[in-house]
Amino acid sequence: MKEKFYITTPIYYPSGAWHIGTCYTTIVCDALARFKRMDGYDVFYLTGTDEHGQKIEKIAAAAGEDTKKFVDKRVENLIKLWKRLNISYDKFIRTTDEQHEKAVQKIFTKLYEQGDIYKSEYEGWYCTPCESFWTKTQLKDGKCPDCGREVELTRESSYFFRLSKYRDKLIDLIENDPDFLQPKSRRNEMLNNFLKAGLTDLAVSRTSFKWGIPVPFDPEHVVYVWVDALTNYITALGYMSDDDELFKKYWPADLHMMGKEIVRFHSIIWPAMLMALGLPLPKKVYGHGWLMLGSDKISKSKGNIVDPFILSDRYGVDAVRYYLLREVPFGSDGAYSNYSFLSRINADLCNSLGNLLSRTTAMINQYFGGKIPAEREATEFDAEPENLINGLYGKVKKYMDELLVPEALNEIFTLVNRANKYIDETTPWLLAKDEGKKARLANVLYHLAETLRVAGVMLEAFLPETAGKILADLGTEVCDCFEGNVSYGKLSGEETFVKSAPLFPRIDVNKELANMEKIALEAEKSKEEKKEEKKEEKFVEPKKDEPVKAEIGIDDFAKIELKIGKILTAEKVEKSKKLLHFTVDTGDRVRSIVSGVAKYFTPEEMVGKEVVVVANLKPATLGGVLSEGMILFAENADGLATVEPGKPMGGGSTVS
RNA sequence: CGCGGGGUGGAGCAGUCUGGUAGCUCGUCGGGCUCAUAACCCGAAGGUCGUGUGGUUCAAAUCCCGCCCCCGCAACCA
Repeated sequence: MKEKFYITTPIYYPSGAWHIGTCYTTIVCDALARFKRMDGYDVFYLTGTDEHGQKIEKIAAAAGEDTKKFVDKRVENLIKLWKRLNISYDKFIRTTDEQHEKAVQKIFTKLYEQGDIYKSEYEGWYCTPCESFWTKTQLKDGKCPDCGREVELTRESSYFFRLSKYRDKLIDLIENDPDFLQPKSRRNEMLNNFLKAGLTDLAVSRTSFKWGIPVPFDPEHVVYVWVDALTNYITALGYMSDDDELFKKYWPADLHMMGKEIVRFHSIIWPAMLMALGLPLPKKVYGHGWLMLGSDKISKSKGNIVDPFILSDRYGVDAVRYYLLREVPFGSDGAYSNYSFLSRINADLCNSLGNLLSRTTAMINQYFGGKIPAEREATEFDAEPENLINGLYGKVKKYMDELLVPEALNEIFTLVNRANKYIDETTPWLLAKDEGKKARLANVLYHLAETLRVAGVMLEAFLPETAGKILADLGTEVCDCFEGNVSYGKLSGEETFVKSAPLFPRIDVNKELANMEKIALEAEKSKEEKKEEKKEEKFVEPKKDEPVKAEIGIDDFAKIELKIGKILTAEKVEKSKKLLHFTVDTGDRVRSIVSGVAKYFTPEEMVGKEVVVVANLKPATLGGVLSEGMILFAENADGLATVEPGKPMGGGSTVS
């Protein structure tokens, strides 16, 4: 009976375009899943999409599309991407799946009936883009503490999950089970920032939108993200359905993999829900680092390509997989750049691996017509490569078990590099010139072929396509397990070796960097053109990265007092990079106003301008300076511009 | 005193928890080789590990204290 291994990615929210960061977790999980399968485990690999919520509802409505059709389209695209990247998931769950929806309703009802969910009233500030409610004390300057955007005061009746009840058990779990939450830094974060500070009960239903699973016994309410999304890990296996065979077999999960920003939900809310349901807890929750792109603007101006489709079309799927698996230090953040991408591909995939295959198969063809003769004579250089081959599996396995993927790959390439050196030591081209040394030559080539074979088998989990090509060139094929395939001496000598096209063509890095910049610019342009077109067609096209604000009445607007203000003085706020301090004449008086625009304007160019000022904004202190109002600016991807009257109007003129 | 991360040869990083000859990849330079995708192999140069001529210690990149500087606070969020 095989041991089971259940691994999950988070389910992704289909509201935007998929980019290279979206692929990272999924590729890492894929490598782990494939590795475990070959290592003899019965693996179940789950990924999917989290499709409900107000944000989707609003974006779809603004785009004038049916909500379900809208998410269908995006999900289709994601599945295409996973196919392209050779993601070997066993199931793709969507929270709009009927089985999931039904199970969620049953779970909700069960928790309600046993008293873990109760009905009460909720008052809070809601941030639409973050889909988060905040209490008054959590707000930062009256805005969303996560994203800094405006929040709306909302009061609604809501169902609550008794999260507080599980606090002690959760602390116990995280403190005493070192495997549960990793890496360690996240454990401290959870304990200190959340658990020890105390937990409040969690609102788990909403009445403010409709795009969700209805609460079965109170259809005014829709199940909110926690119960809806987190439960995917069990509903995907058939929990609470007619057929729960998979659930019985695979739960609890062996590994929930995710980015560090959602560790909190998976290490606090999710286990608490499982405790309430009386289910076993996942064995490990792992929060990996992020792939950083630098600041958005910088990466654009450098022309960094982050579109996974473009990258894999141009350089091959395995180049993308390799780069992500190898370059991002697993526990912490990594930085993407076109340069590091191209260098990595060149150095490892072209020069070391591809070239070794190329020279090996070339020699076998040139010297022996494609087959290695059976008569082989050992050389004094054989021991080290053989030992490395035989030790490789153990080392790679150890790293993979610790989730150290870059280190695992590194071991494989150590073997490959050693083989390149072995060629220099044994000088096969000299052996070939001497009829009497053919047996030694055959032995050398056999060692090289064996190195490539074992490297190929070990690479299957990471670079499935490349591994297949390597093994095919060696006249053999991919295998589905490590056992019996990863020690020296498996090739029989009957194999026919093929000298085929380079695995990865070598890249002229400087030339290619220029090309990439061009591609990035064009992609950017065509995106903007598309936006333009849509604007004309639809009239209202929500800006992709802005929240779509709710409609307001004229009286709401009338609450805002806008005036023209003449800027009298402007200076930088000391100790702040972003803030400028203005004095502005708004007719009634001269105000002190602070704006975060130092990046875009010099103080000198602002003096004398007439600008639009929100005059009745509650005063605030920014950077230690009093700010009595707000100056309006127009903003797009290129930066900010002042909003000025068409002709001089004088400070104090009203705007309506 | 907002929160968080960081300052180690030209670049990117490891080493810091558990003090004890400063390591890896890329780049540069020199050499070798010609089977190979101008690839491969060998060698060299280059760092007083941000700073205080700070504290602890026989010994500090590593522990303690002060100061300086950089980066992110975010793309729909992996």
